[in-house]
Amino acid sequence: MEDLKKILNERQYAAVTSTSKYLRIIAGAGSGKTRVLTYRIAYLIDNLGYYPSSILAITFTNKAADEIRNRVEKTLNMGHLHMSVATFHSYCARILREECKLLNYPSSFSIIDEDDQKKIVKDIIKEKEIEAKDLKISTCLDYIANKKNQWITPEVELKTTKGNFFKHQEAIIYGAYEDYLQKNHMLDFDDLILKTIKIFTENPHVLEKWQNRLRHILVDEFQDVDNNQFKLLCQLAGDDNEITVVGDPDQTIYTWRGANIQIILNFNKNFPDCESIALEENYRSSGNILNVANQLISHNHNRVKKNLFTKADLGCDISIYVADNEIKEAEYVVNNILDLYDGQNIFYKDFAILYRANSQSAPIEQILMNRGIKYKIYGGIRFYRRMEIKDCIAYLKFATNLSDDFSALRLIENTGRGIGKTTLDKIKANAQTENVSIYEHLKNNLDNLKDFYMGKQSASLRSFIIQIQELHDKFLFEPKKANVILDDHLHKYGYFDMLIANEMDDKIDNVHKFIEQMRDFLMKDDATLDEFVQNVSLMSSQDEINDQQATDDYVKLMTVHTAKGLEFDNVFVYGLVESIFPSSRTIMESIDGIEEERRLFYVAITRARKRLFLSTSGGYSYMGLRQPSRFLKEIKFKAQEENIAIKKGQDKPLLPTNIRAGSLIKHDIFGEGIVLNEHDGLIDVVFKDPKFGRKTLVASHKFVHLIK
DNA sequence: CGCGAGGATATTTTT
DNA sequence: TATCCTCGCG
Repeated sequence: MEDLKKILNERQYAAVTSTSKYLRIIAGAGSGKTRVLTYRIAYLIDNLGYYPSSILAITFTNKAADEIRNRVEKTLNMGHLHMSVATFHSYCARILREECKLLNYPSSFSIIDEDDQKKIVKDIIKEKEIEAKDLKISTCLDYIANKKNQWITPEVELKTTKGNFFKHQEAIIYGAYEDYLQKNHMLDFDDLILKTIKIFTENPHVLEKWQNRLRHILVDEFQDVDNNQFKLLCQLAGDDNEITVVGDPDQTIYTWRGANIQIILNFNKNFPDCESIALEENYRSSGNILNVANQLISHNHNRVKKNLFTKADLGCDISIYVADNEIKEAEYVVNNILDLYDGQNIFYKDFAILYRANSQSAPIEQILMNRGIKYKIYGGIRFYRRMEIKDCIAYLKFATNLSDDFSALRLIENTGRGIGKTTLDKIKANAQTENVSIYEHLKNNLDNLKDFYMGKQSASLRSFIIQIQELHDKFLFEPKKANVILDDHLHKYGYFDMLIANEMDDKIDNVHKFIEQMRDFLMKDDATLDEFVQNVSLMSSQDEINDQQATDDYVKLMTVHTAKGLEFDNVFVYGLVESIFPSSRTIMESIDGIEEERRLFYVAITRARKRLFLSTSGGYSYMGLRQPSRFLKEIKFKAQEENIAIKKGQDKPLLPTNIRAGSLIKHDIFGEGIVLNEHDGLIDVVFKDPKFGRKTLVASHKFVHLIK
C-alpha cells in the first residue's frame, strides 16, 4: 500500500489508522469519505492482519458497495477478497437464505418491491370488500410499514383499533397483507431487516454464529440509518466486534423514511470510549461553491456546527437566474451547457441537472431534445421495474418458488395466454376453496381443468402449468445455466413472439440485456439462482449510473436524492420554486420538514466541483403563482446575474399576517385550530380534528386563514 | 378488448 | 395546470 501519511491529511490518517474499538467519523461533504473508508478497510487487512472475511462493510446502494470493494481490491493490489460489502438489505437477504427455515420460509423466498406491495393491498381491499372511499393505497402501505417497523403486530392492531372504524379497516388490511406474504413466501424490504432481527433475537446461538464470523463492521452514510437497522448493527456487533461509522448529519435526507439523525449524533455517547473524528477539509468544490453551501446550512437550527473549509481558489462565480416561466428557465440551463461545451475539455457528461421531483424533468427534456443534446434521465422508470423485466423475474420467481401465487397470476395474466379478469378471479377462488396454492390447484386438476374453466382457458392453463414444470425441473438440474434456460423458454413458448407482435423492440432488447446480466452473475463460482433473483429485486436507480458515466457523453438528469454521493464538474439546480423546493407538504407540516429540505438543497449544491447554476422561474402551476424558493434568499453570493426579487431589500414575507397566540384559524387541509403561540413567523396550532393534533406551521402561508 | 371522457391527484424513494 | 387512472360503453 502507498505511504498513507503522504496521501492523506492528518485527520484522514487518524481515521484510517485508528485502533479504537468504536470509531465515529463525521465527514463533511467532499471531505474524502469514501477514500477514508476504503483505506481503512485496506489498512485493517494489510497492516493489522484482519481476515477479509471478518470485515463487513455496509453501504446504502449496491453501486456504492461495488465501488468500495473495487477500490479496496485495487489498493491492496489483490483479486477477489472474501470480505462482505453489502447493503443492509442484501446482507440480510444473505443471512435469511441460510436461516429463514426458522421462520418456515424456504431459502428461495421472493423479495417484493413497492409495485408488488401496492398490487397486493389493492387486491386485498377488493377481496375483502372494504369500503375504500378515503383509503389510499399509499396511505395503507405507509401505515403497514409504520406499524411493522414499530413491531406492532396485526393482532395487536386489530384489538386496539376496535371502535375506530377507519383504523380498524386498516388493521384488517395489515393482517391480510402479512398473511398473504407468509403464504406466498414473500418478504418486503422492511421484512428483510425485521425478520433477521427476529431470528437473532429468538435464536441466540444463530446470532452468535454470525457475530463470530465478524470482527469489524463499517457503516457508510450512517446519518441515514433507521432504528431497526441500528438495532441489527448492534446485534451483529455484540460485545466483541468493532464498529466504524461514517456519516454527515448535514446530509440526512431520508428522515421521511425513518432515518434517525439522533443515532449518529449520540453514537459516541452510547458506545464506551468511542473515538470521534471530524473531517472538515473539502477537496471537491471551489471556494465560492463551498461558501454558498456553508451559508445555506447555517440557517438550520437543529444542527451541530461544523467548519467545512477548502484551500481551493474561489473559482467561478455562482450563477443565478430568475426566468419568467419554466420553458425560459430550461432554455437558460441548456444555453449555458451549449456555451461551455467544447468537446475537448468540457463534455456533455460533465453536466448534471438536478431537481426536486421527477416531474420537473419535462421542460428540460424538451429543450435538450430541440437542441439535439444527448441526455439521460436517471431514476425515472427503473430498469427492473419495467413490465418485460418483471415478467422475466416472475418466471424465475415462480419456477423456483412454486408457492408464489403472486408471480403465477402475473404470468397467467400478462404473458399473452388469452386469460382475462373473469378467469383469473375464478382461479383465485378455486385455489382458496381447495386451500392450496394456485400452482397446486392447477396441477392437481391438470386433467380435469375443463370442469373448472371454459374450453379455451382450460387448455391454456394446462399448457402453462406444463411449461412451468419444465422450467422448474430444468432450473433444478442446471441452475448455472438458468440464463440459457430462460432464453430458450421465452422463445419456445411465445413470449418474444408476443413482444414482436406488439412491436415492442426496445422491450426485446431489455429482455436480452437482463439475460446477459443473469449470465454474468451466474458465472461467478459461488453465485446461485436464488441469490440472483433476490439481488435483482434489490436493485435501484443508482445502479445504472456507473456504466454510462464512464463512456458515453450524456448530460445527466436526476433528482437530488438520486445525486447523493455523486459529484460533477458543473451542476444546475433547477426549479428552485417555493412549494416545489422546499416542497409544499414540508412547508405546511413543520420546521423539521423545512430543515430537511434545506439539507437536501445543501446536498445538491455540494455535488458541484467547478460551476454551480441556480435557477427559478415564475408563471403558474396548479399550486398557484410560482415564487422563488426561500433558500435563494438565504444565501449571499457574488452572482453573475441577479435579475429580480432576490436583490437585497426586496425580501418580505409572502403574505402579511396578524395571526398570534389565541387566534382561531382555518387551514385548508387540517381544518380549524387554535394558535398556541407565535415565534419567528411560525405558529404552533392545535387542530380540532384529533387526527391532526398539534402542528407547527408557517403563519403567512396561503393555506392558513384567520377566522377571528 | 380498446378507446375516450371525466374524475382524482399532485414529493423525494438508498432497499 | 397536466397526467394518470378508472370506468363505462361500443
